[in-house]
Formats: sequence, structure tokens, C-alpha cells
Amino acid sequence: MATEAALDTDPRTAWRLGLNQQQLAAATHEAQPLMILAGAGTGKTSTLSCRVAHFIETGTAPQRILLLTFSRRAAREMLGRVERVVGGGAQRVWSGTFHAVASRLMRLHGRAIGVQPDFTILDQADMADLLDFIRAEHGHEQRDRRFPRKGTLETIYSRTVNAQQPLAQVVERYFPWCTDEVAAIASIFTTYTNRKRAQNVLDYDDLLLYWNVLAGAEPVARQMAERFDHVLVDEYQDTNALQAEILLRLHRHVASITVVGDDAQAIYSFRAATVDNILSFANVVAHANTVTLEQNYRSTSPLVAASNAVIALSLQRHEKTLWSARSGVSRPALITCHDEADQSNLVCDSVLRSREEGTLLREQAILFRASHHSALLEVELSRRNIPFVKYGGLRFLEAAHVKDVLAILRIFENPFDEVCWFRVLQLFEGVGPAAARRLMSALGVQPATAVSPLVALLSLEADLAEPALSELAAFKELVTDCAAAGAPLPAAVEMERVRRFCKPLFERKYRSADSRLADIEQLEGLAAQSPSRSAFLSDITLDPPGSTADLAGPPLVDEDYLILSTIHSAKGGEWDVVRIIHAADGMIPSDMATGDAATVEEERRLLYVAMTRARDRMEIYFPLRYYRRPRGRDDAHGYAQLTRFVPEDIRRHFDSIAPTSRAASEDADGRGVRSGHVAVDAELQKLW
DNA sequence: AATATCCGTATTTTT
DNA sequence: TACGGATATT
Repeated sequence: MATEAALDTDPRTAWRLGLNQQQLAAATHEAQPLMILAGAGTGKTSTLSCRVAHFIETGTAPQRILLLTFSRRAAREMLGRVERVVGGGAQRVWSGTFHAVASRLMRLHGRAIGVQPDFTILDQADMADLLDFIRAEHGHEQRDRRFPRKGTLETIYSRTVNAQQPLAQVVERYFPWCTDEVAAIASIFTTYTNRKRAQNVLDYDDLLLYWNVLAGAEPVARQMAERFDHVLVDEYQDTNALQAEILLRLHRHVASITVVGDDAQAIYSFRAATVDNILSFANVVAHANTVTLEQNYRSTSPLVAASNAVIALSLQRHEKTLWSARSGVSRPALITCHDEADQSNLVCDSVLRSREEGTLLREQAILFRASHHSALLEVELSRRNIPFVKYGGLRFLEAAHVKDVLAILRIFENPFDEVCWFRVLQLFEGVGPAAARRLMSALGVQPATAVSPLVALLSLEADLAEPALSELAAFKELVTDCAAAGAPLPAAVEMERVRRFCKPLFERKYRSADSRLADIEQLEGLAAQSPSRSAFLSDITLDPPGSTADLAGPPLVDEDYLILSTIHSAKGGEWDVVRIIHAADGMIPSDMATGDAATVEEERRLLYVAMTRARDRMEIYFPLRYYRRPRGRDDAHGYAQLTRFVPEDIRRHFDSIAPTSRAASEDADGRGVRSGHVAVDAELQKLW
């Protein structure tokens, strides 16, 4: 590396400093199909960023580069790096997730394939709701026959579309208990599809589906693809069949495609992602070259050794073996805890110890399989005044009151959106599903009439009883203010009016209306950052707040806080110290995922992903006892075992730390004593 | 047909 | 814990 840097006197290519030979080869590889097989911590992000920078420096306009990433966060980070290399302009690179890019392209080119550019987007929950609406129409509500519920229907639908497999095959393979109902399901899906089209809405899957059509329909395909010279895809191991097809179609019209990924880190098969994409890339794409990155710069060698040992037990073969030149003495620790409370305490102790030793809280992460696994720990962290930010599993958009508010905005944006009307109308007292349906047909929502349902609403004489009648009057007023106004209001202003309209309704409907209304104020803050209502609605569905920090806004910039994250959301991240909690069988692998061998293998990779996030220190915790009833006073509990992915014969890569002493455990149980001291101390502190 | 009440219960992971 | 589902009530 040093020699290359010395030879390189052109200051514009100074960025090459620090790239090893393979990385440099990948970054500056000619404009040919390229696959970069990048093991964990091998500098994938720098390499990809440098490849983008390389294209820009060799004359490609930034806006002619398409960078597809797994999340908006990843795109931002990468473009930040590109910018540091090439200076300004990097922000003009087309970047984002497949879905976000599809949405942008569809607004530009959709008309050519029959998509109105002002469509609104259905998220997963909306998809389920619309399917449920149709399910009821098709008469599947009766209880005598069990029929897949809305969530199941949505899962079947998405898998069918994303895997590009026939429905019957998908049902037989993944939902065998629904095999008898395939015809009925197909009929629901047909209606669903027609309905979406009539309402000018696209669901998540449509974004990919229509992009794929767009990419295959000449002449517009050429027009669309000719925007780009180079297409780069990050995390290629987590793309699905549909995404691969889109990429291959783009390939026909662009100068180069580059994919980066690691089959050992594939963790999204539940979303129909398939490692086949990356494994077969070289066979499917003519003249494709491969560069493999195996030197891990992130972790110390004992940590790499342990991760290697875990993934080596995989039934599948991964052709790389990572190595690290970073020496380190400490092996990862396997820490057995008495129970969950003990685990929380030990984690907090360890976090504070690391901080005392100089590691910032934000350089420490706690990772877990499922979002709720951190619940008890969060309580303990708050009790000890340790600030934290949680990534992943944020159900903000799924909260009923948030959906209510967004549904109103979406009606303004797209007055034919059935799901939103159905939801909004039921906000009125005494209006349930049946009355909502009646009102919707009076308004001409579906089948669509020539006159906008919003206009129809203003002259609607509804046969409702009193409380609902004045509520409806208030709603008409809101519509006049917002949707019928001459010039569109800023999204935040509109949100604020919607909130005032909702206040009395929420106070009647929800127990804790105050905190819910506070959430809506947060939403106003988000809306203020968007240029328009339409942009706001798209942004929030395609890039929902991924962490508690994203929601609270950016005021905590220079404050220090611990990172909590689901393993899925930790993808791409790295921290000095990583602690994995609930590493017990039943958690990793999750009980829900022990069905077949393939899903168990994915759980193994999940643990591997978690382990490879650590730079210097890794601790794996698992509680011996799980109480059946977390709040119960009884002692009903079951015993857990360490995850099967760390069997006896690879334990030599770890330091095993035996259960803590009895005293420590009682301390954990006897909270009262401890918190008493803490409380007294806190009081005294105020006096000093 | 809508709403109140009570019930267990169950939750992976995310665009 | 909140939520969805089933039952009872208006």
C-alpha cells in the first residue's frame, strides 16, 4: 500500500491511500460487470465508495451513477465518503433503496406504462388492510372455515411477487395449510391488483414490479436506463429475484454494473431474498469478473477466529476465510447469567466499565435477535441513567393514531385511496365497518366516480346521529382548509391542522391521548423537513424513522449514548465493543425459525453478522432461566441453553465466564435494596 | 350493526 | 404491554 501511494503523485487520486491491492483493483476495475465478494469488515464500504469516486474522477457526471443500497442510512454514509474524496457533487448521485429509486423513476417515467405519476404508496400494513377489506367482500369472514388472515395473505402475496414464483408453488412450499384455498386466494389477489390500479396506489412490491416492467418495455426502458452509466448494488446477497431481474435489464443499457456482497451475511430470506443472486452472478452475467476481499481490518484476530469458527459450521460452503492483522489478546467472552435481570445488570456494569476505560458509549452496541429482547435492559439502563438510542423494530408507523393521521393526509393526496377512507370514516363515533362502507359508496370512492370524493364529501348529507354529525362537519372544515385550498399548504402546517381535528377524537378513542398527540407533534417535525405533502408521504413510507434518534430529531449530536439494535438493523455497522444478549437457543435461533434447515442456517448467519460487528471486544450473554410470567410473583421458569451455534468444540475460541455468584444474583433480584441506595444518593446529589 | 368487555397471548427480523 | 379475537350487550 505504502509503495503504491508513493508512486502515485496525482493528488486527485490520493484516496487510493489506504486501499489494499484487491480493494484498489475492485475500485478501479474497468467498466465491466464486476462482483466484489467482500467478507465482513474487509472494507466493502470504502471500496464501493472509491469505485463511485473513481467513476466521477474519470469523467462520469455524478447524476449518471446509480447507487442502490439497503437503507437510506447506508446511502448517506457512502456518499459522505465519496464527497470527501471528490469534493462536491457526490450528493447528485442517484442513491437509495430499490424501492425509493423505483418510486422516483416511476414518477418520472411511469406514464409510459400507465402509472399516474401522483400515485400514493401502500406500506405493508396498508397492503394487509386492503387485502382484508377485499377478503371480507369475498365472504371469507364466516368462521366455519379457517381462511388465511390478512397478515398471512400479505406475506403470501409479497413472497409470490418478490420471488417471481407461481402462487400455487409458494403456498405449497411455505403455507401448506392453505393449499385448499389457492383458488380463493388467487381471486382475492386479482381483485387486489385491479383495485390498486383503479385507486392509483402502488404497494411496496408494485414499486419493484413496475420498475421491472419499465426496464423491459422499449422504448421507455432505454430512456429510463440511459440516465445512468454505472449501476452499483450494495448488499447484493440480500436482494430477491425481482431485484436481480431489474438489475439485469438495466445492464443492457448501461456501461457497467457492480455488485457487492457476502453470502455468509445473507439474512433476509424472509423477505424472499436469495443468495442465488450473488452465487450465480458470474454465470448469469457475461464477462463478469470477481474480486474477493478477505483481509478483515475491523476486528482483532481472536474475534475473527471466533466468527470464522461459528460460520465454518454452516452446512453451506463459503469460499472465503477471513484473516486479520490486528493483534489482540482478548478472546470473545461467553457470559452465563442467572436470568434476564442478571443479564441486564451485568451488561450495564460492563458498559460502565468500558466507558471508564475510555470507550465512548456510542462506540458500544448491544445487539439482539428480536426488538423486544431489549425491553428489560432498557428499563435498567434508564434506571442507571445510561442514555441509549435504539435502532430497528420501531413500530412508530404502525401505531393506530399515527396511521389515523397519515390516512387523512393520504386522502388529501389521493382521494380514491380506499384503505384510508375506510380507516378515517371509522374515527367518527358510531361508524363501524358497515357504515364506513355505505359512506364510501355514497362518496364514490370505489368504484371511482368522475367527481373527487373529497368534493362529494362537502355536499354529503350523512344519516348519522349527533356526535358523529358534528365530527363530520369538523372534518368537512378540515378538508376545505387543506385539500380544497387554492395553494397547497406546507406539510407541517397541514399536519398541525389535522392534529387539532384529531384531538377530540383521540381523547374519546384512546386512553393516553396526550402521549399520542405528542407523537403527532413529532410527526409534524418530520413533515417540516419535507418540501411537500407528497414528498413527506413518500419519504415516511419508503424511509421510516429507523431509530428513536431519528424521531427525536438531531439535537443529540454531541451527546454520548449507547447503541441498542436488532441484528438486522446492525447490518453494516461496527463498534469497539459489541455485546450480544439473549444468545440462547429459542432466541438465536428464534423458535419461530427452527422449521427447516435453511432457516436455521440463516439464524446462524445472523449470529455471525452480529459477531463481526465488533472491533476490539465482544461479549455474548445468555440467561440460564427464563421466567414464564415476567411480572408474576411465582417462580415458574424454564431453563435455557446456550445457542446451538456455539457448540462445545469451538468454545476454545471463547472465554467462558461461569454463572455469577449467588450474592450477585440475589442482588439482582433484591432490587429494593439497591434502588434505595440509588435513590438516597440521587437525593444527596442534589444538595451538593 | 356498533360497541363494551373480557380473554389470553404472542410477537422474529424490514423495504 | 397493547393488541386482536370472541362474546355479550345496546
